[in-house]
Amino acid sequence: MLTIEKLADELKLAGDKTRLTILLYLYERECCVCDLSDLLQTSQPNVSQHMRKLKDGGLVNESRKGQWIYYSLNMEDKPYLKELLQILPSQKDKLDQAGIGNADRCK
Amino acid sequence: MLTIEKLADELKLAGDKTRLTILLYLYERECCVCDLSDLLQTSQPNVSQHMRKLKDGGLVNESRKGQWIYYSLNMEDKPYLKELLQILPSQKDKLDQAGIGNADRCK
DNA sequence: TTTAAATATAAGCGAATAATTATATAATGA
DNA sequence: TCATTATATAATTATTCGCTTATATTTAAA
Repeated sequence: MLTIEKLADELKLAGDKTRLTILLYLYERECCVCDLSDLLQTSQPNVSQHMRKLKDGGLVNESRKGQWIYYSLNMEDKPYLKELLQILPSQKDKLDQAGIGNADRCK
Repeated sequence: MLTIEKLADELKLAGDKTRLTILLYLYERECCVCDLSDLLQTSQPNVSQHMRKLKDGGLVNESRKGQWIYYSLNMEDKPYLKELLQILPSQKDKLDQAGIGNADRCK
């Protein structure tokens, strides 16, 4: 069962411009840290630290693929997350334009 | 149109345990400040300052009725808000038990 | 077995935040 | 008019937060 406190914690995670943007990107497709720091034009440690918070809060999953760690949305038991992200403008074009998802992009 | 920044700001407002609880109470019925400070067991200034933030962020409306100022949810253009509050356990019993909404309760 | 690339972690700093305490404002009623 | 009630505002404090810089860890490639 979802408590007020738990939902408040999750909303606090989503209630930051950088993290909400990350979640919106992940809503399109999984991304590695360097994808996100490119897209957000911010430093790698900044992204890494946001990802740790999102992971600790259960909002994302991670999976290592070689040197890269790919993050994806964890919408399990979080139906509201999809509702929120659907409201916002799609970032698909931006991801395509940056070539996110192309093999060998970060090499 | 809703921007990422605007939604992040609204989620930040909802991402606090005290304020999310207030929103959940208001989802049942409108409340005055003294109702809320009773329910939350916190000080009147604490509630007042949270209400100002919620009002500034456009999440609640206020209407004066004599000495009292009643706050209500503003769900206009915020479909996600109802979705979020529906997830949480209803506070109806607690409001009934405290007599919130009864005439003359605060006199 | 070095070197390089991707990511994580740690330390530090300034800004934002939630709550408390004290005081001011506004409306009601005697 | 004066006291009371409801609410708002201001000042203060302790904590949290987001970001930067520097360094460590891990994996792959030369």
